[in-house]
Amino acid sequence: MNRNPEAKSYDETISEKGFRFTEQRRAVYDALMGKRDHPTAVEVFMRVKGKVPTISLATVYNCLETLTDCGLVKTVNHDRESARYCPNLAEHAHLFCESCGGVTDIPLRAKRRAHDIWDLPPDVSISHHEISFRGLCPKCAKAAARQTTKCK
Amino acid sequence: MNRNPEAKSYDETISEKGFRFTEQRRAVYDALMGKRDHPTAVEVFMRVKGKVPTISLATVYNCLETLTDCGLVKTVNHDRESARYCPNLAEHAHLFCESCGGVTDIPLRAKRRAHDIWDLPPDVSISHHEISFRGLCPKCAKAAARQTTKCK
DNA sequence: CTAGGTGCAAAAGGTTTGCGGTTAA
DNA sequence: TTAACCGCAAACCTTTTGCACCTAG
Repeated sequence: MNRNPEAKSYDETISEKGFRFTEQRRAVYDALMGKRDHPTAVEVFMRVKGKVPTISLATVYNCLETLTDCGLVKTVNHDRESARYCPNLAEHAHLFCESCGGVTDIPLRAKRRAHDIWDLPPDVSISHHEISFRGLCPKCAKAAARQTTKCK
Repeated sequence: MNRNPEAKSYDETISEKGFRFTEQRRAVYDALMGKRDHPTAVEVFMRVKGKVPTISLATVYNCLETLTDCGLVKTVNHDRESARYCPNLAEHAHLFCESCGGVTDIPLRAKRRAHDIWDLPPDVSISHHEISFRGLCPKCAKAAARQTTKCK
């Protein structure tokens, strides 16, 4: 009964699922864990190339898919933009900043269950819900506040 | 002060925004309003071809974009699938059915505001939130219930 | 040894764009 | 009359795939 999903390590998970340990796979995972800013596949590719110069974009995509299948990584889609990848396995939502375009994790300590929050039709069966926010990330919100203060 | 967003008609909106009335635009809009099942651009294309046989897919895309810019239609994205289009302007979420793949509108009569529902960090500014559900649509939920009953 | 993984290049799939001709206003 | 719009085809961008070679187990 492991309550913390991140407690299960990369090594454990990869072994358990019968995948191999490769330099590329590990480098892709490390790139995500190192800077948790929801990079696209191309951004991961650029970061990993520093460590594994021979890696190809296709391999980055393959590794990301494997990691996602393992449950070590989650895919974040926003509108029709490139997919982004997120190693945060705790329950959370994403805030898409309207100012800087960045993606911020919002821990979702829901105070209530879905059916308490909304009047859901009785004849649907909800297995899971996803929330995403638009607005200003902490940095941009602060900048905006400063701006407003100055103008007044 | 118009409380019901759908009260503002196609004609009104198109005029107001300075767009032209074209057969294609109207047919695309009618196709969405006629069967509100969140079709993809290609599905809209196929439906509209019955009425306007000369229409092209590019025009369907252009019309959908115009209608979206007008605020007459909303784009619904799910994972990396084709975009779907929805003329329901009332506040609602989407239920993506894990059984039939269909998309159902879920009226969202929220009982509370975002900050009451979740413990949001104090330093973010939320302008709007989107909720999507996975589960079984009414039809499939009913079928599943029947199945379960039978087995027991 | 061998199934799984990698790198490359080509294909796929969805959407957008450029352009010459057409049409609503 | 003319700017907006249409239809077509080509371009675009992200992601997937086929295949020959490589390597972890």
